[in-house]
Amino acid sequence: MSSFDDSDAFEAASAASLSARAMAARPMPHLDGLNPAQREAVEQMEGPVLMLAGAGTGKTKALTARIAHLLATGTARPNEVLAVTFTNKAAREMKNRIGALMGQAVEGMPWLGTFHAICVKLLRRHAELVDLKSNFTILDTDDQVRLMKQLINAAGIDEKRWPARQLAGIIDGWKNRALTPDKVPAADAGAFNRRGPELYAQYQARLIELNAVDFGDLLLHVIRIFQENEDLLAQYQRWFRYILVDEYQDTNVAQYLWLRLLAQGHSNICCVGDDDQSIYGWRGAEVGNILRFEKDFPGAKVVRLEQNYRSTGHILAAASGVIEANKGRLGKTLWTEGEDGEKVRLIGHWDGEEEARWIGEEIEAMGQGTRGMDPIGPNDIAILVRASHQMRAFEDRFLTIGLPYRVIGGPRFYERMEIRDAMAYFRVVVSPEDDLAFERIVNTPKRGLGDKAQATIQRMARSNGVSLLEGARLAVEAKALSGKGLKELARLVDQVHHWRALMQGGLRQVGPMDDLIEEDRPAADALSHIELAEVILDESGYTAMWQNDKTPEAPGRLENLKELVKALESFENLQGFLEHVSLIMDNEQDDNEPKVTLMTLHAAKGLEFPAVFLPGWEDGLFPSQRSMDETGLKGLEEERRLAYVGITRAEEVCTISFAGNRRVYGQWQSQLPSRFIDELPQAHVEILTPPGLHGHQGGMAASASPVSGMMRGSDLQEKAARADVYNSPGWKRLQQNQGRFGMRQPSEAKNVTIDAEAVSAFTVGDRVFHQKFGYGEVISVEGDKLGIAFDKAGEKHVVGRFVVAADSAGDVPF
DNA sequence: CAATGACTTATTTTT
DNA sequence: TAAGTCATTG
Repeated sequence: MSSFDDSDAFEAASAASLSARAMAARPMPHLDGLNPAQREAVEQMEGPVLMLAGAGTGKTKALTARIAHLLATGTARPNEVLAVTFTNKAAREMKNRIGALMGQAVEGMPWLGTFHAICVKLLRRHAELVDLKSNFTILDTDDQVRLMKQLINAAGIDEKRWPARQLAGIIDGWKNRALTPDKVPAADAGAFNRRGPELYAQYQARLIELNAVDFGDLLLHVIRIFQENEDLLAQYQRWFRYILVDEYQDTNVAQYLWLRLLAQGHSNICCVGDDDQSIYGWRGAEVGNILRFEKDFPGAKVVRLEQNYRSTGHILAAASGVIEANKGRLGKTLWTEGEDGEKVRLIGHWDGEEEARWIGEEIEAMGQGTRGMDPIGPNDIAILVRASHQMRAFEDRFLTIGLPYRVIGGPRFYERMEIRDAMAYFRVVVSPEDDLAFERIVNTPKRGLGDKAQATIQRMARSNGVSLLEGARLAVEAKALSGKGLKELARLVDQVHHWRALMQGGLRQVGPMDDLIEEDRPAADALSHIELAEVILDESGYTAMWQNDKTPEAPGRLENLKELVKALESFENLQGFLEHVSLIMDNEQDDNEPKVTLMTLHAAKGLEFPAVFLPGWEDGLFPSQRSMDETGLKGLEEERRLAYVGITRAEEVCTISFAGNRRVYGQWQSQLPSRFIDELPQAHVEILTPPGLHGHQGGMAASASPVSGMMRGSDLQEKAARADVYNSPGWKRLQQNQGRFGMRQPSEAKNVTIDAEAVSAFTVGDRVFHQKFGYGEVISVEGDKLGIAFDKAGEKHVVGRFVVAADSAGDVPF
């Protein structure tokens, strides 16, 4: 947890009066360099404020300046400001920036943190009000799922048909909407084979038994505490005199309720966000919260930050053009005093590999500096994809050409198996009643304690109403297991006890284990928690398990374990470490070598790069078909916001691309350019045609790059394919229709692709040739899509521009 | 208990 | 396609 502690401050609280803290007549450097809108948002300290901050408009600057202002004017003391963020990263950055503004003069702000971290703090103080003990453990998704699995099996439900993951998702959804088991609406009663609500109730009961909470509970328990204890709520309302919320568009119902409870009364709440960047609806975020702000908080002052300091004029205009197609926006107009810069670049490719190859070459060219532009190095370049599987093509390509890259996202350090195993050991030692942790380690490494042995332990524990560890001890005592298992289990139980003794060192407190296990070993003197961790991993045989493992990933896992132990250094004890880890799952690595960044659009929110590539702009992929199927227009609009987020990450160069063919689940599919491409305002877009096309063999694209020599054997075929796509009617149409891109009405622009019928070069009965599927006969024509019965590949639907008349196929040189 | 093969499924992710 | 899960084998 944070190093700041305020526990005394709270009680000493409200006595200090505001008037006593007169406005300080000192200079206020934090106001320097704010534009008028930012300044307004900073100086309007009383009452509700909605700061609508477009991409790159200096939101964090204004937010931190506002906090600095509250403090510098003596309006609030550091511990009276409640400032909530979503990520630890954002919280950290705010802390740093406030520190810089105030010149270290301010001691820490105890209530600046994520929703979850702040809730943990509150919940530890008042745990007993919701039948928890203040040392409750926080379960992560994995623990949740395992627990639910047990409940599902116990309920006699076929876990095949009704997977625990799904139930976890459903319950998570309810918690996002602040629905406790008794409040699940009738409309949702059918969830999970009609057993959802019942299992939800069981799950909650089980969590209380385990003295555990999941992430959703952190919010919900605190809400319940506030609702059921008026005095306490009133106390906190008085205490948190000024509330600030970052990324308000990402709040869910529970977070909204939580904020509303605390802001009641003074209404000094400042929410910062951008409805156009709401991209987390699928995990419970409610754009409605930000759209409704003025209704929720009457008299709210709305401040728009519209001056953009990040991107060039063309990039901003392109992004604005796209987002305009969304309905029900609060509306902002981004502008810049900067240069127009280069237009947003648009380019089509034959397939995904070609796209990756071109981007690789383009990045190399950027490193040299192209068209009079300053060189842009790998560190300043990002590739933003819709779904992580798209990264693969780039990784493959970059590996072959030796372009250094880094992938952001993916499985985090603390989610890796070996880390979770190690931490389960720590958990059992720190809290012997942590059954989930015990289950995880009881047979890891293998101790010959299989299902049968574990069932025995379960039985022992349940019938005596004790934890699994204690149940295990009883099982040993009763000799309920056979030879080897018995010996191993006895050893494990003994070891846990031993580790606990080491942890408690000379100052042994009376803990649950002390009554239960006879101690014949003298307690060692204060062993550092780092040494203790090493001892645990060593004596348990866990390290040895990986040392003996011959799989290629074993060394990496041992490396990770070392890193884990190293990470312990910044904590005072194991408890503190576990607390930290359960809330903070990030793992930023130091990295000196310049690398291109590969990440999803979601992960890119809040970041910026001089050059950004946005590949895969194809209908179905982006916007994602699934998103549209599941939530219709709502989903499409969220996808469009994602497009907006993507474009606005770029400072100087933004390159959008699409491929005509892509392999989807192993099947080749022809792809339509994304409808978002039609929405790009033409005046701000330049259509790129890579050199080396139209049959100019050995074109510059290939030879200009030092990489070309490494092109695969299918070089010729590739060039043919490229020539094909740019000669195709579809591509020509795209170029001809450039002029229509700028249409104010997106619907009109959309006709571009819809009225393709007139352009379609084929009719039923034509013999055609397709690059991947070979020869075939057209059996249907629907707009731009052709139904084709291929001689070899069967019936397919293909976009017209990717086939050529069969008689002209001879022109293709292979 | 490990290895093998059938089978299935296929965004976005933080805490 | 390809990664992951699951059940069956040896």
